[in-house]
Amino acid sequence: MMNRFKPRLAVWPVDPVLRKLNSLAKLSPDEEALLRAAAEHRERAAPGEEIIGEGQAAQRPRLVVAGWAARQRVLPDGRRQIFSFVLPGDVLGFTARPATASPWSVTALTAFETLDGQSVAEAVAAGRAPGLAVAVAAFEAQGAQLLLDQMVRLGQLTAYERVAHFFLELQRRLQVAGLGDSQRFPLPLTQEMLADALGLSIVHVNRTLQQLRREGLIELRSGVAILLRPDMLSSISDYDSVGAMRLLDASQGVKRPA
Amino acid sequence: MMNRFKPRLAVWPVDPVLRKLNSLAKLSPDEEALLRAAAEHRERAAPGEEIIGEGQAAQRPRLVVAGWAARQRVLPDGRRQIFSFVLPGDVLGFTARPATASPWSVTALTAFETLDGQSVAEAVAAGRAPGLAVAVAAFEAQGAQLLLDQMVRLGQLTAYERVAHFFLELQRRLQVAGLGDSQRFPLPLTQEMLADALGLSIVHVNRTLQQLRREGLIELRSGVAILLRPDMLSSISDYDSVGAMRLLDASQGVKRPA
DNA sequence: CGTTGTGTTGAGCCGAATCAACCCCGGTGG
DNA sequence: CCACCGGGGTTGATTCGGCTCAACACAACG
Repeated sequence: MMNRFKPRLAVWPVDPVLRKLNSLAKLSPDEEALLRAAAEHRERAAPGEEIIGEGQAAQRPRLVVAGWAARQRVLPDGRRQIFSFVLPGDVLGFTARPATASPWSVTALTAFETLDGQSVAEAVAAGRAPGLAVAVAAFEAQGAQLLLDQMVRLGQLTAYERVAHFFLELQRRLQVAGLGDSQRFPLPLTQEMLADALGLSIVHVNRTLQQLRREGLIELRSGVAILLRPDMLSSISDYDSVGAMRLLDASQGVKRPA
Repeated sequence: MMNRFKPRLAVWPVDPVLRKLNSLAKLSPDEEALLRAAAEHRERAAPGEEIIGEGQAAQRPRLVVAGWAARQRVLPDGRRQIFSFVLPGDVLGFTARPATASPWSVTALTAFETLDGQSVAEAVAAGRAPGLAVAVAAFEAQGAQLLLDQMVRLGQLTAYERVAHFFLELQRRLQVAGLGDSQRFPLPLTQEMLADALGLSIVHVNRTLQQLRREGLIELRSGVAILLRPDMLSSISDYDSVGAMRLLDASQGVKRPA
């Protein structure tokens, strides 16, 4: 509400990260400044570029400021499972152990942009940024929850329910990062990517989306998704009853009353 | 090799934990003694009993010494997804943050027995048990890998592949804990539990098992599974090519050369 | 003994995959 | 300017993996 109408200074690039982390724990002015300072070293990746390889040791920590990426695994015969999407506002490589091998590869799906998070990670490790430490820990916990939700989608939900559930999750995650509102959000995914995430064929994703549109529940136009009836989607997929929803809403709870 | 032939004193109850953790990092005699000392306070749970509730705060740390449990989530309409199985040798509740809510419930599937891990956890936290600290961390990493494998099973593998892949995983996990050998292992699961874990109907699990038996790949008798052709199962499910296999084998690698 | 839980089997159906076109659109280059 | 792509989306026809429903066998147990 406050600054959506005034993208004045071309907006700070760190904005999504700032919003996201602030929704997880109150950050001090110092901590916010620390994040803003990170805006120095940018790094870009092109669509299809592998940002972190599977089995590779932990990378330098990063703050995602623009673009989407996928955490995924590709089978020898070409099938691929996308475990989760990396969105603006997310952080990468902040979990301590530097020696551990990544259990998945992270691949850019669109033009992708990150900031160096080294200084931030050091401040957190040194105990100089307690708010950030809490936020990062909460972020990790939320990520774990989202993975379990994804598992429930794959194992128990029908195609129709899966898409509904997934769209609600995206809407909420993106809104927290300051992208999109309670109904509308950017969706730069092809149907193939959706298929690989939801464990469905491209054709069937297409037909399921059509059904949702036909029924007036969603609208898709040029990279933007609109949830016309979030309530319906929610009841279709039982979204509010289980899983990471609680965390995402708790996040908003922290943010809103301010 | 050393003590398998001499289950002399009715075997230490901590044995599975000892083996499992030792496979992840070399434990010092002190550390092993610490684990053995934990054998004091036992705790039992009956089948169906909920050991940790979803959303509940972290529990007292425990060492699992006997029985199976499931990490799961139940949907409002009764569908349930089992994320993973808790086996003897596993540890529960060792991850630091005491305030975090559990993202799943843990429910005993069989008679289930744990030891109090409080003293162990404290020693680890205080830095007095570096070997254990490494082992526990590795255990967590492996658990995360197993979750991703499960996700790939649900999202990409056929029923036939899922069962083959899953059986191989169980065989390896149990062997590390000293239960079963390279072909044979205890399998106290009903077909319903298998179905809920693998995202299949009971009937179809039944038929898939029959197919595997008919083809001479497995044998199931009174709570014991026998993998007659592990090699075939492996090629069916592409098991060795991806995922937690590497970790499980690495584990055995650490243990064997000793 | 009935009862209950687990496994097994058959029949039929349906959700989703596959195969195969075809359209549209934004390049790109002649 | 147009012809030619290639990627993404859409559609129909068909197949098939897996589900549902329903019955039955069997063992464990009170």
